Amino acid sequence: MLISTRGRYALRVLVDIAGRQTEGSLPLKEIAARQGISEKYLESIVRDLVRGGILVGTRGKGGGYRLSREPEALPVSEVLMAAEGTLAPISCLEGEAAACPRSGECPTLPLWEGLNAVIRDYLDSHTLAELIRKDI
Amino acid sequence: MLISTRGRYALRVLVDIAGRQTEGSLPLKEIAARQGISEKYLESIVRDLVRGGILVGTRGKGGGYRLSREPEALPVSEVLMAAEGTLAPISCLEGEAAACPRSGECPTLPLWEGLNAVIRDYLDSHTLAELIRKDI
DNA sequence: TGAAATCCTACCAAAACGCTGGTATAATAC
DNA sequence: GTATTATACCAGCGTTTTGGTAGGATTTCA
Repeated sequence: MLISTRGRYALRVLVDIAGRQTEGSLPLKEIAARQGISEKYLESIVRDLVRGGILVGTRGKGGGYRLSREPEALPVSEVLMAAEGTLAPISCLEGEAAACPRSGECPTLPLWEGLNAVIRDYLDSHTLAELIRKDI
Repeated sequence: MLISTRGRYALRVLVDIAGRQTEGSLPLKEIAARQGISEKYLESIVRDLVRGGILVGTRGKGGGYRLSREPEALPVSEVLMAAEGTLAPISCLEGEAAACPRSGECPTLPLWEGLNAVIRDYLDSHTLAELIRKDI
């Protein structure tokens, strides 16, 4: 499963926030209720989005979360990277240095690199803006 | 991780066998030794390839495994499906009936369907034949 | 009969996944 | 300054998946 609930929830939350951008910061409690997601679990996901520079969190009364930039400038790949940690379809392609000792002679490595590329290209080419409709 | 060790090992085994097709059936013991993979673990993976109609296993002395058809006719997607069970990048896309109660209104579902399609297209369009070189 | 090999079932440890609880900290309102 | 609202942080927990092991049953050939 390339994308777990973390990535899925992250995107749904961002669509939710993007559709209500004019309202300023939105408290997590409301987002979680609308999306039917556990508040505590969502908290840990949203924290990653803040750390990834995708959301801005403001504390205290009247606080909440808002987008750090326009949805047009937010590729889906960036969101999923922040939420999931990696988008590599296979562990061989995760770290910087290829850990696998057979990488030099592995006949299947080019296949995986190609797969990685098509996934990246696809997710890079779609932005949050495209996902916004008048959805709940 | 879309592709686990099961899928990776499965492909490596098939490349190994395909490069030695002329030798008839190859015993698992030799394949596992060449590939540096646990014999017992590989056994369970290879069994799935037999059940999937990709390999033919013959028992008894002089037995082993051989390809059920030419490498040109064996798309990578079929191999990975047999070894992994599914190639869906996200659980929403697994079963026949979409289990998610929000599927009708989910703003992100089309994105996932598109992702699924590019992955399938890529893996459908490559065959085992392309992976065979004079590799170990 | 015996050796070589695939088949089959069960089990197990470690990691990842999905989730919960408690506490600290910051900002606003009174 | 205190109460309220809200994010930030951290630790743990039950379940499932992953990766692997163990042992035996069955088939085939010599």
